[in-house]
Amino acid sequence: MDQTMEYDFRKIEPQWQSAWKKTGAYKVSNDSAKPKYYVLDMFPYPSGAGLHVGHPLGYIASDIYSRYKRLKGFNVLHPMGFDSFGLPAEQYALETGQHPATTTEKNIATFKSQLDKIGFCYDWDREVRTSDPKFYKWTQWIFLQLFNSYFCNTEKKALPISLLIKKYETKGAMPNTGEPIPGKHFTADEWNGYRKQKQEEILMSRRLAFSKYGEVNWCEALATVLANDEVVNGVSERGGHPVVKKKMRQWYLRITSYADRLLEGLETVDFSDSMKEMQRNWIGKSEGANLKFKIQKSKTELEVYTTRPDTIFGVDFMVVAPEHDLVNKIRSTEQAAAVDEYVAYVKSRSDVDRMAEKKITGCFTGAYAINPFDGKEIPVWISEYVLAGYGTGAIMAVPCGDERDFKFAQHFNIPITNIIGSHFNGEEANPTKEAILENSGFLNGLLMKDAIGVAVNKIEELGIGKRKVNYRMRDAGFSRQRYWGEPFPIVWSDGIAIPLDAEELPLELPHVDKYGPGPGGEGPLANLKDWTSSPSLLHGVEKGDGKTFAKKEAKGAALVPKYKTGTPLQYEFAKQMRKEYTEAENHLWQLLRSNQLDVKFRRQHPIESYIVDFVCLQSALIVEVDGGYHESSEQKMYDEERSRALNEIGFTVMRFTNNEVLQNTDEVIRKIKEVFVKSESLVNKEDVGSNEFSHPSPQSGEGQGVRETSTMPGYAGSSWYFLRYMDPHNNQTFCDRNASDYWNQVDLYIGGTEHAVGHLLYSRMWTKVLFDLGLIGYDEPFKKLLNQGMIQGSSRFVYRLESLISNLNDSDKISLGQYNIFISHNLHSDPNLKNVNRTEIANLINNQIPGLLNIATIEDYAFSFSTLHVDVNIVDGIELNTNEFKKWKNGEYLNAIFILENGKYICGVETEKMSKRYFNTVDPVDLCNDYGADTFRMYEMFLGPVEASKPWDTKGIEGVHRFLRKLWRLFFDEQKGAIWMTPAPSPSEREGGEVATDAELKILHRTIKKIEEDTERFSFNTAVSTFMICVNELAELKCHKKEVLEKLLILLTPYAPHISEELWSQLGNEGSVLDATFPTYNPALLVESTKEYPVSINGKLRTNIELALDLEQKQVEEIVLQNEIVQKWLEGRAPKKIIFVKNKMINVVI
RNA sequence: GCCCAUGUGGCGGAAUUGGUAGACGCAGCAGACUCAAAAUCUGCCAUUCGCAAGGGUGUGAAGGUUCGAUUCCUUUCGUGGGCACCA
Repeated sequence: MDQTMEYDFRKIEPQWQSAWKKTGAYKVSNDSAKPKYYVLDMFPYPSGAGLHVGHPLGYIASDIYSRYKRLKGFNVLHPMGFDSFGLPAEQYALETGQHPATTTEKNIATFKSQLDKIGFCYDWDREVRTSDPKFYKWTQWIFLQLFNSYFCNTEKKALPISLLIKKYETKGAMPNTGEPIPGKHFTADEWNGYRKQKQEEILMSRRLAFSKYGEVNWCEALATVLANDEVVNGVSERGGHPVVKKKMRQWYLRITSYADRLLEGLETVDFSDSMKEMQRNWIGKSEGANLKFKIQKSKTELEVYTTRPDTIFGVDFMVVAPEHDLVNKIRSTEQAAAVDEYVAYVKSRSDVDRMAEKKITGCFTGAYAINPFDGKEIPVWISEYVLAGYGTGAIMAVPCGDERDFKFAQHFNIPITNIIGSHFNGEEANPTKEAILENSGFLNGLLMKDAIGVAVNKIEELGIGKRKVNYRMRDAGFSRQRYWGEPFPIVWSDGIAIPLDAEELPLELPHVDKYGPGPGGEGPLANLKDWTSSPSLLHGVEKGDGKTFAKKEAKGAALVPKYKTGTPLQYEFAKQMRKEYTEAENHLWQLLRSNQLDVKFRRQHPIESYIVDFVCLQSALIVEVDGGYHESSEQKMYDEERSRALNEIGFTVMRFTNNEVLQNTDEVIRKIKEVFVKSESLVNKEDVGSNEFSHPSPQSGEGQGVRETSTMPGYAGSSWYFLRYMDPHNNQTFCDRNASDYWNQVDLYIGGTEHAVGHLLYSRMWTKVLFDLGLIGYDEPFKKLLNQGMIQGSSRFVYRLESLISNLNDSDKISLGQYNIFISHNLHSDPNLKNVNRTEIANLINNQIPGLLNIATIEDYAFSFSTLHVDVNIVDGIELNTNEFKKWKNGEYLNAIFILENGKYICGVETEKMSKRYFNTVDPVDLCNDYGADTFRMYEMFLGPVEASKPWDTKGIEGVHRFLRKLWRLFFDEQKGAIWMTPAPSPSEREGGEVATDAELKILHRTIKKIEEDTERFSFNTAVSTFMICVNELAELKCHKKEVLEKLLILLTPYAPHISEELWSQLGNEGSVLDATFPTYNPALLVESTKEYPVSINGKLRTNIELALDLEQKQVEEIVLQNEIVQKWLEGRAPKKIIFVKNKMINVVI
């Protein structure tokens, strides 16, 4: 490189950037004798807006740490890539018609050029993009692993589903043998006798990636499904249209199975406390008991979940969720009407209503539960504050201990039992666990904390309940009705999800021309009929003359307008099933065929993707017989899903057990008749169902093989991307086991807190699954997590005079907005000078536009301003560049008139989120152009701790830039225009010229020590200030010695790589400073023999005394008491005590 | 409402284990160099009393522990974030 006199970063930085590129300085090998270190940034979503100064904060921190580790002798992996699937690109496509692939490509190019400008040490050969088929091939592949795995509850880990099938086939699912489905048992024979759909249903309920009906946010006006963050306060973010919950078939990840391991894993990782806390809260583990209460005059029992069984004697009422099944069973005849009315009311309430007004509502059911311990009768209520989805959907209410229960009791005048004596004041509930129990039977006199265990034991002993752990976390929704995401490698046939073979991956995202939603809320892919049901998707299904067959069978469906028939394959199934009927089925079939009902029933008839037991098409009534329906919650779930789906197409579904059919025949027929009458009237109303399923779709099962049309969510790719960097080009596997064993966990992960519960939990879960399946060797992805804070924008404001409003007459208003008169901040805002200002300002305005204002009457008018954001880039500090302002926004303010203060236009200042719409974004590339990447990097670090949020202030960057120039001058004599270190030193001297003095060496080694410590603990801001102190001190000593400065350059390399590399080469070194060795400090040089001790009298600092460090207490006391100032404060008295802490301080207590 | 952070000059922040509060930088003020500007350099810069020497006060507020508290404890207020009828 040429010798340069001045610090010319504009020349140096591009030169070194291209030199590094040419030599492959940042290429990383998977094969190295050095210890490995993996530093990872949360990869960005490549938005169209490009980077602003807030984004690179974490990248700079990780870059510094990577370079530091490299100098320390590690083989460092520090990759970068793009999370390039996602909604914004799709929205943009909707608006402009540009394909997301095109815009994404463009945005990534912008991002990369910005990142390169800042001089990061990425190995771009390892770049990953989640939207690249070569990448998402493996996202799909891992999805299939999840699909083909289940969580074994005994081994607490994922196992291949094939093992579960084998178990079912050989042992069935019986209690205490193998893998019973909770609450549902079947023998091997039963399993083997199940029809395929039923088997698949059961398997689906165990798969780690599974599909079921779930609620989505449905916006009728936009005819689309919305993501949670597109819904704000119950209306769509765009357009403000109402959003309702709608059931649709959705994919989920069974993350709840991993709840405990996700909690336990937190103990082994180095995340901040708040981050761990957030994850714990999200998982929401609570330990308590399920407890059964008998219902008076009834055989039914009400099961509640409670974390406080110790309060059992304080139960004054029960509350059941309005949706609870038991509600209809237990309500008394007198209360029936009121209950129905209340249930209807709750149904009518949307989430918006519930959030907007949290009022206390409820209804007495007329039923009483019996307290199992004292036999007390407890009224059973229903209320919307009890959620059907949590616990058992019912609670025991203890008003003296629970705020909500208390308010409820108060509102409905339910008497309150006090079991905590003086801890309860009758004014509000007290949830303490510290009280001694009273009025509590066998628990009397116990501390509540201790009583919990006693109560649970008793409950278990009596067999009326048992310990139970609940989680707040739900399974993670994994499908999105969107285009720009990974397609699911799934084909639906006859209601069964069939995975693609691994060889068929990647299933590439097809090209679409329209990005609008598909029919019925499905994603845009549903519009591509050729893609969703191409002939290649037959999957071995026999081709039949499906069309004519379906047409013929559909005749009877005339009264069910929106009904579609099944596929030929289904008819085959159905035919088969008609031969394998049970006794109960046969019995009912005989009854239904008899003319008792006067309608025609069919049996084993395919409807959509189901084959129903009995159906009357004319009245849209389905009757199903099941061995033990609703006996278990699992079974209940299948049945409900099935019923729900059939309901959606307009059918009413009734279910009976074998026993009911066989033993209670009359009742069954009566019930069928009853519903039959109702359903007839429904059909006549013509609004049955909808035409959602009138096209080939996974929901309908029509056709012989239909692709899943939803796509995976944004977090799919990001759940495993850190593995792909290790082996980015492998086409045989997602990541070779050798590579993942070598790089192992991410040692340092840097990113924002916004991903605390999303991305971080999902990627932790995926890692655990991959670990369980033996595909990787560790089950936590990130060893240490560092959260970077947000950089806030510092907005600037100008104040435009909009109007004058008469103080005497409101309607007398003079509009002035069109003149674009801008008034400097302090003139507009100083309330005390308002009167003075008015005339003054009016005069100033009249100077510009003569005669605009009438000075004589100006005092009678109030000024009204509007506050406008102005682009911070045309403001110097707080002073507006008025010429730039006139040009801003294509000359919108070309005619602007400025009313200045002291010749300047001063802007208002406020800290806000950094965002384009506030015009407060600062482009890092601009700063790199003006000050250089090294200055920019160091300034971002100097701003404050990485973890902290802080406002951006461009002004301060000057200080860091001055520091680098000052450093430069240690190397170059600007007077002579030459490097200080030349000519070469004589052989007798140490390399690089003069021998460094002790003082110089002390400065250097102190710096080495501090930089190492600060870098290790990610205290980059103090490291920068250490560099400044070092350079200030060396400059003061006029130290230009190679011996000292060369070491300093190595220290500086992670922070300011360009200038370090340049000066390193100027000093005549061969090779790159990137490969230098981090110097070790010599403690011997830092040893001091004396110290300036601070001497306090009664804790207040009074003087300093320099003392030798090896002095003992006694000697010190003597010297201190001799001291003039100490004597003055003693005023002749003897000190009570002298505290001496070696190398710290002295305190004289009087 | 609950949980977690956090509060220090005009501003960003420092003080690593309870031991000299305000490092480093920005802004500001005064000066040197210069015809001038830029650049650079020097000095001042928490607040208050004082000519000074020196003293008082001071880390959101109020208490406490301690020889000594920005740091630990209790109460309380403000700010930021997360969760939000989860029994």
